[in-house]
Amino acid sequence: MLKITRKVEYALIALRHMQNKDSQAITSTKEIAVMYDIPLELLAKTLQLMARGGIVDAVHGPNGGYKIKVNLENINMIEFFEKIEGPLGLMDCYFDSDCTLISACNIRSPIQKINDNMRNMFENMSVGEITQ
Amino acid sequence: MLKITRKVEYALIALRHMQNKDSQAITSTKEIAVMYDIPLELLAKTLQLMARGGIVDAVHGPNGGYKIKVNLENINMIEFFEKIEGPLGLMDCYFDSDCTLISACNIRSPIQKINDNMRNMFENMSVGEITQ
DNA sequence: AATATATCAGACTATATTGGTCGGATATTA
DNA sequence: TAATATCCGACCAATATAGTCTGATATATT
Ligand code: FES
Ligand code: FES
Repeated sequence: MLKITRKVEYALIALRHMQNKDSQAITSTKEIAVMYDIPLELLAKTLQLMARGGIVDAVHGPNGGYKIKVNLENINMIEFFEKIEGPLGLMDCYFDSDCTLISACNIRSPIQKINDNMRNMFENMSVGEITQ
Repeated sequence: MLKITRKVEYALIALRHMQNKDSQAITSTKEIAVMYDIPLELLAKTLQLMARGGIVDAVHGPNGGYKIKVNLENINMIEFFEKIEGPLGLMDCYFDSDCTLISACNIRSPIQKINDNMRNMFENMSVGEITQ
């Protein structure tokens, strides 16, 4: 529990890699996959998610690839996580409320407290701060 | 990702329930399972983990059950999580280091930063603070 | 125009983790 | 001795994550 996924990890690896190059340099999926020994297809999907989320720009065709689009200091970890993994919460009860416990549950608001603290922490943490 | 498990949730429900009773009152697994509609066997295992971890005291035999043993203000969420779920970390790389990426990995220390922040947050949060 | 190479997209399978069940042992009260 | 509770581990089921495959679209080079 409280684990990060491989997809998020691969995304961070890719960003950190690109950050160490000229800001206009283009990096292909294969370059990263080979260098860090990551499954190419999975990394590809991750980069596509970041492209869709506006974090990187995609360049099609031969010699294509990706480059960082935004200032990574201006994007916080919650935004980042959610672009890649969707809604973030300690429990599912906060998204779909078909939780069978919900009627009797005595810890819904207590867990909300933990959740708020966690979100708060990640909101005050920028991607750039991590990858630099 | 970054989810809490049912076991942890059931543990919190149980503690919160017991906290609202006389400190010497004994609460059986069944009482909690019925009231909150939780699978009895699973809740039982959770309470056993807490007993083993010294959070609650077990009373065997008929009319037996559990009661809270320690001051919940004096136990932080990391201790609590780890008693129930074992070692806590964003990735497995920090426990067993047979991670295939480890040689080339460029984000081991960055992720360590996130990890430290998260641990720090949970260390400064007591169980009592949550359940009260 | 044809070809090669890259992103894009979704369906699919494999694996790992979590959630829940079952059977039986041990302790204790009545 | 019978009833009821914790204890313990093996087991199965459900879900989530990780990874694969197939094919489409875009673009640079020949
Ligand atoms: S667990 Fe779903 S509401 Fe408390
Ligand atoms: S992922 Fe295991 S070390 Fe970076």
